[in-house]
Amino acid sequence: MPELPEVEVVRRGVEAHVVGRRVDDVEVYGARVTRRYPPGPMDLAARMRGATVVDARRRGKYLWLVLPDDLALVVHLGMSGQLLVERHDAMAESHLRARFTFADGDPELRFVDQRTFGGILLADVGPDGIPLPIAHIARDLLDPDLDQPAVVKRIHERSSAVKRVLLDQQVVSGIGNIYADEALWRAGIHGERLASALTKPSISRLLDHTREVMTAALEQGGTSFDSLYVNVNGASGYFERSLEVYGQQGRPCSRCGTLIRREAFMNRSSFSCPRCQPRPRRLAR
DNA sequence: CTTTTCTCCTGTATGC
DNA sequence: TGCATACAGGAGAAAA
Repeated sequence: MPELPEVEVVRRGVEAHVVGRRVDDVEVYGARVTRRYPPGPMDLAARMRGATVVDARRRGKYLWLVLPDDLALVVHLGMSGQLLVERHDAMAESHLRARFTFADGDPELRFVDQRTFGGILLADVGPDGIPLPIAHIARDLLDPDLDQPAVVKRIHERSSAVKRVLLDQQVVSGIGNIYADEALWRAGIHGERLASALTKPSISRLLDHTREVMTAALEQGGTSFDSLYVNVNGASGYFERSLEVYGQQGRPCSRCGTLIRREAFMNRSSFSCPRCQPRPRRLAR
């Protein structure tokens, strides 16, 4: 599942293969992929024709292509979205949702999404450089302008499970289920501990661990695109072998040997070490 | 206002 | 073998 490191790998691929090129046409397949863009696919295509891609940017799990006139094509990969750079005559994927062709010919850019939890939309960019529809998304842990003490304070003020807060993109963005579990294991904190019951230094260390695990994943995922394929399989690809807890139930913890457990949380799964990350006595949900 | 639950989607794995 | 069910989970709407 694409979280910050995977989306950053995609952004770099788009930056390398698409920035500086002029859009020739856009074809959208099905209505769902543009559901967050009420004017619809015809309008989106019309506004993009002839526009030169100026930049490829990212915040959290969102990425966007900067277009002239303070316009941006915002892309979210959702659960299963991919941006692929391919020859025009390459066979259409069964879940091809949008195709962007360029005035200089091959390659083209495709948005492919099996479950269509992801989507694309056009939006104006605000004075801060962020597309208006995602202005509510908080800075992520790789953002040099992130005010970490302020984030620590916000987390400390929340009366909810700390993992739930980590996953809240309006507090700090880019963290999904995989890296939340990995970071909590590194920090030795059970995700159901009450955020407000943690000390501020321990919350700050947890954020440091999160940043470190994402950086490590990015370094491994960053090697996997070199041709025309913009990889979004970081979670199931190179970094998978480095996962300490996510999906590792029944295997020994690399620190203490206790078997990793799997628990239900927020209608999902959480993975942790029973010894390194003891459950709190009073549950925070 | 804050916090939690529900919903969207489809390929894959599992159970009877 | 076949059918039903569970599961993966990001994000926003809706509910509490």
